[in-house]
Amino acid sequence: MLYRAPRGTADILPQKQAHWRHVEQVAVSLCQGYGYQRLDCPVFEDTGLFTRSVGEDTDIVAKEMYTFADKGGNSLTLRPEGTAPVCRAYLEHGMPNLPQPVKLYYLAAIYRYERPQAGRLREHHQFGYEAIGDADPAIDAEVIDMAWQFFASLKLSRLSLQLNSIGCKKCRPAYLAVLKDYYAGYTDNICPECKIRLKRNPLRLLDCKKSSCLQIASQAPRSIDHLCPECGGHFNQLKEYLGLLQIPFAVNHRLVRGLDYYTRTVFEIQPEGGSAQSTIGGGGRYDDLIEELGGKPTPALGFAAGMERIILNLKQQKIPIPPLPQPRVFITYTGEELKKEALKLAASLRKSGVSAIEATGSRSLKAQLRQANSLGIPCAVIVGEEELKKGTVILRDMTTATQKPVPISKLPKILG
RNA sequence: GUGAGUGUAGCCCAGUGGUUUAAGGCGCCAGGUUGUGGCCCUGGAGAACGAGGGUUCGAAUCCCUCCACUCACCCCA
Repeated sequence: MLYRAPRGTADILPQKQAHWRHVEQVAVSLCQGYGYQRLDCPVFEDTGLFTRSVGEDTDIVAKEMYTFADKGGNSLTLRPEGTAPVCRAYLEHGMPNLPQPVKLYYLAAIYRYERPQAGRLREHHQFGYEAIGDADPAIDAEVIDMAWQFFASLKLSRLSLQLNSIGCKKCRPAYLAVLKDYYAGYTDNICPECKIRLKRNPLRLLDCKKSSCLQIASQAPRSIDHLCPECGGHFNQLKEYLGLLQIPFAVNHRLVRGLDYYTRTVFEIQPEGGSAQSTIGGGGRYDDLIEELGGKPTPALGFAAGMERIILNLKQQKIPIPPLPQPRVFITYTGEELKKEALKLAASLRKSGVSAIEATGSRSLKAQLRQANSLGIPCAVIVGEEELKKGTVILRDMTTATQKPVPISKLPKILG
């Protein structure tokens, strides 16, 4: 073998397609139900779009991007997340002039250069959606409700919704100062990474999983205690709305998310008892991002879920998946000459809307039927010499092993 | 980027007291009399034992390097 799929990528084989199509179909009908329209963006974008929006100091930008120069010398990057391209398209196509909020969804491949591991790939796929142009906490509630309903429709159970508010550019600096003050008393006790975080990205101190840091983090000042009145009101209303919608949530003071653009509401959905990297979906508000990308100040929020992780959980929870449609009829023949009749019959059946496969090669009838059986096709047609003289073929029901001669002209009707 | 484990046919794997046809199961193909599947029986194809190098008379089995996969850390979906 000369080549294999690149590290961290995976072929989605035919036997896995039922899961994929099912999750996609649930996602698409969910979006229709909430008034979201599909947007497909390019796989690569100007590198600046991501460095500017995601943040220079995030892991994604610092070490995980697939960045390359094209032949014109432009620096392009395979998208490492889905929100920034949607915002770019929102601005590029004048969507600020549409009635707000603009609601968009996507199903897209995402690229991050990481060490592959359970539930983590270099190329993975996300289903995500964004509501742009609305600051009302009611839209936060709707976005979270939609995520919750998505997993409910997939029949996934034992999920937990973690919620937090990390404030806005007005109140966060004061909170970060308090947080730094607190950690200043522990500089000798925190791990080396946290020492870097303290300088670069203090919010991230809160989600260090090292046991020593964990304890310090759990006692740390909480962002929700330092919200400005507007952010505090927003968060309180959101919680009220979620209660109204009967969505169970847990406020997690250490939930901060890894991208810089988040403001106010952040949330994550994880399987109960899952490990740190088992999050299947997450999102939040990003009220400054559109402005950062050159638009007018525009509040917005969104959510994204990992397809591979969803499917992993569907399998773990042994949730039955609807099978994909397959051909109804397998057409066999009893001799080389009759192959021509089989070929014509298959073509005419398809024209009348009956999906059909015909046997090929010069295999015995036994082998042909064996093939029909192993493909799981419910009906077999046998084109035989004797029957053909009378204008009939044998129709065999593979599930009951019964068969009878049927006029060829009536086949489409019987099978249709 | 760091750490640990693994690497034998399409899949699951036996075989490491060194040597000569590398075993089995699943799957695949063909037969089990004349035009018929699923069970059973028989037979067949399919592996230079991840790659390269080394030690040796001789290595899938020992040593080195590389690669890939898996898992964990970091971080995320």
